[in-house]
Amino acid sequence: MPELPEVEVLVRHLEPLLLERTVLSVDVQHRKVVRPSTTRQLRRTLVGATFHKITRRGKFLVFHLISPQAAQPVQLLGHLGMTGRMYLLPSANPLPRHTTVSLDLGSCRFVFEDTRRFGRFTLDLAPLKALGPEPLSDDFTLRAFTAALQHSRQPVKIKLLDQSIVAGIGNIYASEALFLARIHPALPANVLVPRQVQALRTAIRRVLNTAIRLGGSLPLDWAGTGPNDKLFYYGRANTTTRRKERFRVYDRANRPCHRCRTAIRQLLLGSRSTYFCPHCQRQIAC
DNA sequence: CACCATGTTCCTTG
DNA sequence: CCAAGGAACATGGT
Repeated sequence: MPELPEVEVLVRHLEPLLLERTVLSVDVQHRKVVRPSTTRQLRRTLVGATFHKITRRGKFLVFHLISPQAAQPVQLLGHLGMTGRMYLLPSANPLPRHTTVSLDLGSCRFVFEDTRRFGRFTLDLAPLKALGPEPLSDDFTLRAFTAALQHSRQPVKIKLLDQSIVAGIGNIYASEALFLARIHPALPANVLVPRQVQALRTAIRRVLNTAIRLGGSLPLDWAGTGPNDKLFYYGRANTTTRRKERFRVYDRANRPCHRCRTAIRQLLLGSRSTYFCPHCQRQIAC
């Protein structure tokens, strides 16, 4: 479920629910996701601590807690991987099959469910250091973005997935942003002209902002309990909301481009599916 | 059974 | 040393 917009919407959803709540106990069902922290460390640090803020960095959630026994606020890092979910569940409910970690909050539990267990729930903050600028902040400057693209002949789409260049873009929004900017995804990063870099930067911000707005306005089924519910990436909430097509190009191979009706094409870049309109996103800079 | 999937990291190759 | 490519991780859906 997770690229920057989905994580941002999740953070906004969770914050009011978790604020002022105190962790009574910690259960780790799959220690892989807490690595390199240990269950014992998590317990020692979190039990008795109270949530006081939740923030986001790239695709990471950062839970800030106040612990009576620690001078400094405690920080807990979450990452959803490919299949992670986080939500509150009434204590009476059984833990779902793929629960990896759960925090007892009294009347309910904070559950981290992750089928494939590619996610993280850890006290180790090191992964944050490798992240590039936040795309929606002023740190994501045209100058820095240009510099990051200038020294690589790799396809520009692959560069967008590089979290050290800009944090939070994933496989879906990479294709979406390139479509908006009308740039061919396979174009070597270092051949983009300044106008294209600028267009791409603008497109990235636009795509992410739009997705956040959409996600923030939909009544989402956080626990994903509905049947046939893929959840997240919006439009699939358990509501009758008429869903507009979620994406302009992603997962739309052979379907007509919204702008010119040309069939959308799919290709592999870095062994990941990439979608684009061969007419709107031509190879050559113009 | 084969292949694909929202992500990241590690290893190998050049 | 670095860039680039691919496998690995683990499970489920089609």
